[in-house]
Amino acid sequence: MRISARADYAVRAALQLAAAQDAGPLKAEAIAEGQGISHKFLEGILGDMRKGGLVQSQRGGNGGYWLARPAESISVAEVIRCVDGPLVSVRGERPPDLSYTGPAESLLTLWIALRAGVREVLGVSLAEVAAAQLPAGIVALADDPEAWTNP
Amino acid sequence: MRISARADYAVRAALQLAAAQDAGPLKAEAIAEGQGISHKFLEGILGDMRKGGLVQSQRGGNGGYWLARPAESISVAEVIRCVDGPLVSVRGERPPDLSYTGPAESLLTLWIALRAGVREVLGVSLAEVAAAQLPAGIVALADDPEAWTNP
DNA sequence: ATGGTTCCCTACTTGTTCGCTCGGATTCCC
DNA sequence: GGGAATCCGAGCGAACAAGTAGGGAACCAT
Repeated sequence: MRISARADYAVRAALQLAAAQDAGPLKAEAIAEGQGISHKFLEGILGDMRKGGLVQSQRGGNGGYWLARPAESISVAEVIRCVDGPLVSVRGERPPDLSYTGPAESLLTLWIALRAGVREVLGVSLAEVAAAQLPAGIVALADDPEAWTNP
Repeated sequence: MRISARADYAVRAALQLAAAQDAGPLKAEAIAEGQGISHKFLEGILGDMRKGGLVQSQRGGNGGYWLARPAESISVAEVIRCVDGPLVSVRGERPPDLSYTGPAESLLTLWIALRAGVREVLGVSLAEVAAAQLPAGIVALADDPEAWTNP
């Protein structure tokens, strides 16, 4: 259950774009510098986001990237899906495509619940994260001091 | 965010052991057949579980594997951690080791919340899954019909 | 129209992980 | 001792991850 570098970078770039969404386009170089990401690597990620319809771009002198939709309507989950495929998969397949037998029968339900939980958390919008105003449900999860400790 | 084959297989094997926990040791071959897993591959996984203290084993004629502790006290999360390392990591590091700046500042809180959510779901015990009696909170998550659809 | 700027695309590298197989050594009980 | 099981390590092909490199194509200002 790991978040890849691509996904992490993509979300951070999207947050930068969300913060600057009314200030004109942002250059890849500027985003890369602002977040400490390799510029060329980021370019590839932004390309995926463009193909996925999340951002738009313009070349030339004062070109750059901007969000295709308002930051309030784009979720973190969407960004991750765009660059990394399905949010959660088991053995490379999406949960509903699996089937278990014997004592493992309700394992499928557990994977589904896991995915639903993940979706709930990552359903927050870019605007909410960028403005540091996470919904109460998320804050409640992160408020438990135990959540910050490694087992 | 993918569950590896190792993790999936490990949990399924653990469930088989949970279901047979008072019926003496179970051979790797029997587990493999019961769940449709490659026998030799499973052996490696069971070896990890033994090193992690989750199962015990005995060689020879009527040897096999059994759970080291009652199935009620072993969580699915423990099994996964045992064979796959940390439950959720970002770019190979555990969330508390990260730091973000600018508009991405509260992304860390989001990752922490994500991990907390995952822990909550995967905190169920082997006994509960094997007996198909998941806690109400999990069932509630999986009850939403939308949780079963791919986006 | 020309130049500088920026995105766009393809290919390549390098290292690691995944999923799995094979062969043999060791230990156990009868 | 002998059969049956676990144990252990080596290896392997394919895929993936993270990043690098270089050039082509569009855009704008002058």
